[in-house]
Amino acid sequence: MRGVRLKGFFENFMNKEFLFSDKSVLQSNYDPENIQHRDQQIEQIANILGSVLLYQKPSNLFCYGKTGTGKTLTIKFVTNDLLSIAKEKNINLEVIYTNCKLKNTADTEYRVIAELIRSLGGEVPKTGLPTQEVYRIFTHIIDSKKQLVLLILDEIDQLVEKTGDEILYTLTRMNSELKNAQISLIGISNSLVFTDNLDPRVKSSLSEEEIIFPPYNALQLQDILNQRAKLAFKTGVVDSGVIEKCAAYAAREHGDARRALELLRVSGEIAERSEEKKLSIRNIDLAEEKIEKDRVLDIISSQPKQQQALLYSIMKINEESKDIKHRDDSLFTGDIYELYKRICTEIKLRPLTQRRISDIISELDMLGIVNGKVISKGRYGRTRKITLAIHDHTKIKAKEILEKNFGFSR
DNA sequence: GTCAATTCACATGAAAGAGACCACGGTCTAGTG
DNA sequence: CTAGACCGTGGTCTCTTTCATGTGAATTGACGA
Repeated sequence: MRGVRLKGFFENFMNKEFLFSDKSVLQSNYDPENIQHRDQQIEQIANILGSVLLYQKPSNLFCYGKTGTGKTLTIKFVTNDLLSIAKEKNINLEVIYTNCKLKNTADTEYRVIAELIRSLGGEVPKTGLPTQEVYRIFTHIIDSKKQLVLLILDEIDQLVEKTGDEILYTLTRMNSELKNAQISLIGISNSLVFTDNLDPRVKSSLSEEEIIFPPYNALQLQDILNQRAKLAFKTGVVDSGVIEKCAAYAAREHGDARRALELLRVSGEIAERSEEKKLSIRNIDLAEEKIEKDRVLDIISSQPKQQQALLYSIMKINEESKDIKHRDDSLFTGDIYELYKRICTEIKLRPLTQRRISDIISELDMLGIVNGKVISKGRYGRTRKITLAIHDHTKIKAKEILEKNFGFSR
């Protein structure tokens, strides 16, 4: 009985006219065959890394640029080419890519090195060994044969911010201990001012060469989107103006190509789900809303209990202050902390100290859930002015999630 | 009115603790020959 | 005799607490015009 119904459903699903011909083209892990508007960077990188082919250690390289400016893509592109050429010429080249932002994988000194060892085929326990020991294993593996190693550390700024620059110091010095192999570092950073608070010794050796990835402008984004859209969608389903609008949205957000592509993909998904024959401009607005909402709800529901409780009290107090006309919707740390403590006793949670709450608020700020600004109220002290940074319709849903989590019936 | 000192209510830093996870080596135990 | 169970030690890592120090401008109060 159920089978019959489902069959009908699937048939319906199959018969639906799909807008996409290949959705994966718009996904973030897709590697395009050629990279647009990055010729200059590609050439520079190729020049620097080219010395590999002469069996010489290339200079350490450093790439800056905001998110979605094609840093990772370009580096991977060049190193892949390099790898295949090196293979032809019988050069021992090893390229190791690590993203330092991956939680519980490569976000501490120990784990990064462990991860590097793992990608070289070694085996290291997740924890338990002294860090020095892990370094020893690493050098041992690297030095086991004559080879050149390119170490790509993506999102390196995150790593240094969390754990300090000792890794970089050790890695840059490692060459002097190696007898057979040579390693070069390729750092990729989102932050332009990253090197400023680096140990000067590390700084000079790490950024022997620097390459800057400027944000794409709206026109360049259009080119990129057009190229991908041609592959991703069936011909003629994309309304005129859609690409332009996507590009414009993304250009406003510091030229983030990843954003633009996501926007296009989600718009397509929305149009497809509502069984529209064409991808229209209206879908883009819907898509942007959806992306934002998903992001926020995702973050909120994946937060630990304490953070959620705090967030809940912020939302609660935000509502109350809206009812009272004479108070604008600005909240201060003290008020929030008081309410937070009350809520904690209500849901039988041990309240944290204000010191910690202060930190959590700035964490939420970083995540873009709240906006916090440190202000001085003169005689009445110095505090953080906090506003909720999420839309009302998202907020309602978010509150539901939190209340359900805490077992509130209301 | 002007100016420096005061003062508030936190922000921000540094250090250290708690507790979870884990590897390693040594010791104990039970099963085997 | 030996494999496996079971410690104790020492390591990493995250989340917190404790203690200490920093700070921007409204307020205050002294001062001079």
